[in-house]
Amino acid sequence: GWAGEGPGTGGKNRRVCHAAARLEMGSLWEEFNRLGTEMIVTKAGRRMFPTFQVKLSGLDPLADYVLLMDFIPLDDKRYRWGWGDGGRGLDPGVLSSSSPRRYAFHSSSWLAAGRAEPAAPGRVHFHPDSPAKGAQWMRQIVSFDKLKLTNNLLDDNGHIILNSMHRYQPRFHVVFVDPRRDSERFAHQNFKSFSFPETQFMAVTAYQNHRITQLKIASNPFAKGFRDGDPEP
Amino acid sequence: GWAGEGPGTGGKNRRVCHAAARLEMGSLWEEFNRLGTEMIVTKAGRRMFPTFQVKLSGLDPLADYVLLMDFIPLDDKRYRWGWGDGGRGLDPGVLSSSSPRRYAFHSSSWLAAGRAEPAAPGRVHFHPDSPAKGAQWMRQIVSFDKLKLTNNLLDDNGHIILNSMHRYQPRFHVVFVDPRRDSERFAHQNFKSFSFPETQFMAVTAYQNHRITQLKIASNPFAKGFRDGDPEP
DNA sequence: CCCTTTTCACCTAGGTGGTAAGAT
DNA sequence: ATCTTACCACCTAGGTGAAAAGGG
Repeated sequence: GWAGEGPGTGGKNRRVCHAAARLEMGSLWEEFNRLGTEMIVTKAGRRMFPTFQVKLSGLDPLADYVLLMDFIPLDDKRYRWGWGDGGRGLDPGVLSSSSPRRYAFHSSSWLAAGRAEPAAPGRVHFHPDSPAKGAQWMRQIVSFDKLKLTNNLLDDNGHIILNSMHRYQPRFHVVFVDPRRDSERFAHQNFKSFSFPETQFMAVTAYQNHRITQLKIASNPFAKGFRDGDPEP
Repeated sequence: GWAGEGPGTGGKNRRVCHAAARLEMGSLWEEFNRLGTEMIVTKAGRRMFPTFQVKLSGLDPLADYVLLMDFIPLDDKRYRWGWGDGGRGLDPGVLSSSSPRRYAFHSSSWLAAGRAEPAAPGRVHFHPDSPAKGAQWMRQIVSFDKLKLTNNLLDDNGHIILNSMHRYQPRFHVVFVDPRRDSERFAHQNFKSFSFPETQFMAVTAYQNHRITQLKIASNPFAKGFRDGDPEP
């Protein structure tokens, strides 16, 4: 899908107001999202799969930009995976805002289980090529494959800290590097944010939905060792 | 060793005139140089070993710099490896400008064998983190481990093109990114070059001096598979 | 004969989910 | 019971020199 822009586009600097971002691997993201995407978090840090990748356009080729990501809680709940008492629990269809399809034949599903833990330190991840010219960013797909997720509140590797069993929405930000002296005063005008609902996920320390596990194994090259059936090139 | 600066430091921009570069792994470079360093060139491109790495100082922390390398022919000769007629040939001691030690007990040595081939296209290799602030470059060792050498005159991968059986001197350049409009007119003032004699080498398609081969195997982690004796941690 | 190219086994380096043990 | 951790086999990806084959 194309750019879901943040609210309040008014008053933006002309260097960012035309910026657009297309999510790459959209169909794969949607396939995961239909099942209820889960992302592993570990103490050492784990990459996301699918990797968050965007194709940019509308930047000033000669201007400098910083690209970064952050993750915001989707609600104030803690979840658990299990059997509901007579179907009272939320099912993956409910968690997927882009598809109302139900999976009633699943025996298990995600259930709200109390209020969220205190929010983890709100870190951001700068794309390591930042800063760079607009031309450079638009030349090819921008991939956040160095981004890692951790559940270690004391992490000192600069990874994104999330609470397991909580839901998150990745956000992507394009920041124009303003050369003006008092650029701080224009900071609110110099960035543009993008949010793709199909990339929301549940942070977990181990996969709960076996369909998610199977889709990860089927689509992540690094998990090829767990495929059993004949491959389809 | 410390920075061997290029000639003509006069009239340099103040953003580069105090720049200094210390070659890392100096003792390893010298060990190779004493034997007559050889670097493999292949069609696909081969990394250098040792890797060219420097520690920078004296940059303006807030100014932008581009770091790059090029390779200049050390003479106008073509060489071959073999037996001289009564010791007329050059030996590794002659090739090593930093050490006059002779290796008369070697049965083979490098011999001049005619004039150099037409010079290959004079490419440069930009450090992939360029441009970046002085503070960023000085924070840690700058490593040119993405640089690859090729003997393919038609190479279109952006690798450094060299003639096999010719001698080269790597050069390292620090370029201040001048924000002035007519910065081209100051280009000659905005860079500073460094040349470390112990990094000179002979380009080859296959190692000639067996002592070089053994030193590569002993010191390059990727060649560990060819070590035979018990390791010494 | 000398040099170059290709292929290969053997490494480094690091990303997978499975599994069993550990923690609460 | 439920969630977390540590370790593992098995991958991807790519950097080594050896050896054999190829070319002038």
